[in-house]
Amino acid sequence: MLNTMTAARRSDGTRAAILTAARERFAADGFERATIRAIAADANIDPSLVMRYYGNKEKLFAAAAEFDLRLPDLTALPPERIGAVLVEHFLERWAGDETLLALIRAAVSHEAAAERMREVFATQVGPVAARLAPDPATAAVRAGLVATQMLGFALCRFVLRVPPVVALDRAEAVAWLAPTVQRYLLGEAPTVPIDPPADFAH
Amino acid sequence: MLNTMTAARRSDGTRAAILTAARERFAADGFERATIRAIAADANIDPSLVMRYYGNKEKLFAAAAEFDLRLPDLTALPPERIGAVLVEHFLERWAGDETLLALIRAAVSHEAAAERMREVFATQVGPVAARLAPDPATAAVRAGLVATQMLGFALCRFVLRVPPVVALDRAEAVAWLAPTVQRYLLGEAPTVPIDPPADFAH
DNA sequence: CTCGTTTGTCAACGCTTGTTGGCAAAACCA
DNA sequence: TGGTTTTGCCAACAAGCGTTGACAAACGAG
Repeated sequence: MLNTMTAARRSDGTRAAILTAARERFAADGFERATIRAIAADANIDPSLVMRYYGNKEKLFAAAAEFDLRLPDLTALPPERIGAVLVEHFLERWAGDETLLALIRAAVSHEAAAERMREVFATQVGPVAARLAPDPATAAVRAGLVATQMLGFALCRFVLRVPPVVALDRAEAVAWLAPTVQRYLLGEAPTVPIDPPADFAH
Repeated sequence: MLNTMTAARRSDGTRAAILTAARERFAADGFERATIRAIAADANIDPSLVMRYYGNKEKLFAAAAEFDLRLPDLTALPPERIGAVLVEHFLERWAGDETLLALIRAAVSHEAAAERMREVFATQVGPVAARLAPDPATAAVRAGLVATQMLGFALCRFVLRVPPVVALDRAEAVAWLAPTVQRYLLGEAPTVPIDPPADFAH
């Protein structure tokens, strides 16, 4: 072993192939339906190799579901464009990367994946909200609200494939969603009546 | 057999117990992790009875995932309150019923459940949007957009349990979400530039 | 009471799953 | 060259799954 850290191993190609196949399968089938055997078949290797290189299915998923939103710097932007740029960025970031899909599909019935998802939004969207929010105390809620809209869109478009949502081209999607995200991040927090009406006519 | 249709059977209690247990398990674990054996155990009966009464797991799910949004009549409402009333209704409808949760968890990796979900929004929210939209041609998109926000909220609050979204009380949630739904249903459709800018500074 | 039907239990099937250990070839180092 | 490590394949395991069919008890109609 020449290099002590991150030595180039002969098996790196295989490792990468496994990871790629894993992402595809997890994205397409979710955690439980994506089988080690299928992933190994896609990568043209034996299932036991997956175990040797990644320990178990859980750890394989953890390795495959590493996800960076790569949020751009928004500070230099005219404030009224922030929503649009952010939505545009989300859509572009998700279109070419199956990791987010894998994460959503798995997170729904897999606690570790859900935790990863929460983490992504807390650590990556949270700070952005903190810098933009009129009242810093509301930053976490704002980041959460952005998550509801953007994940909801991803859910309907990529997972549930709701036809009219799939039919939207990117510009239309941005035009519809941008004001929402804009308001969640920059709009003033709504004032809630102290004693909300318990009932009203249905 | 006295009555030809919907005769009261001695096993109706068991059937109902199975359905209740099924909804709970599907809601908590998703389609594949919810096992027939576990459902039967919850209902205090033998797994084979589930098969006898519901045929197979697929049909059991179909029976357990029947869902009616019970959308209220909005025609008599002042237009500016529609978003709020609708959001309030969604939240109330979902809080006490595990079916929606089961549907979301299953739909993510189960095509039949996804189809059911699309159906629910197309047939129940679609008509409402058709009656409210300024331009009827945009009704389907509007219903879809409402789905992105409301399902996204349900996803973050009930499934992913994103802390700041869980922390919102119902009135706050309504205050934040109502304007979004209001705009999706009643706002004018955004005009999209014919040739959207392909690139911009990141 | 008696006979047919319904309700429920039990044991087992065939299959798939994640995971393991052994073994052969290839690659590397001396 | 010889010895060690790495890479890969093969066969098998224990467990869990949906599902099936046989059989006993409870029930309802005549």
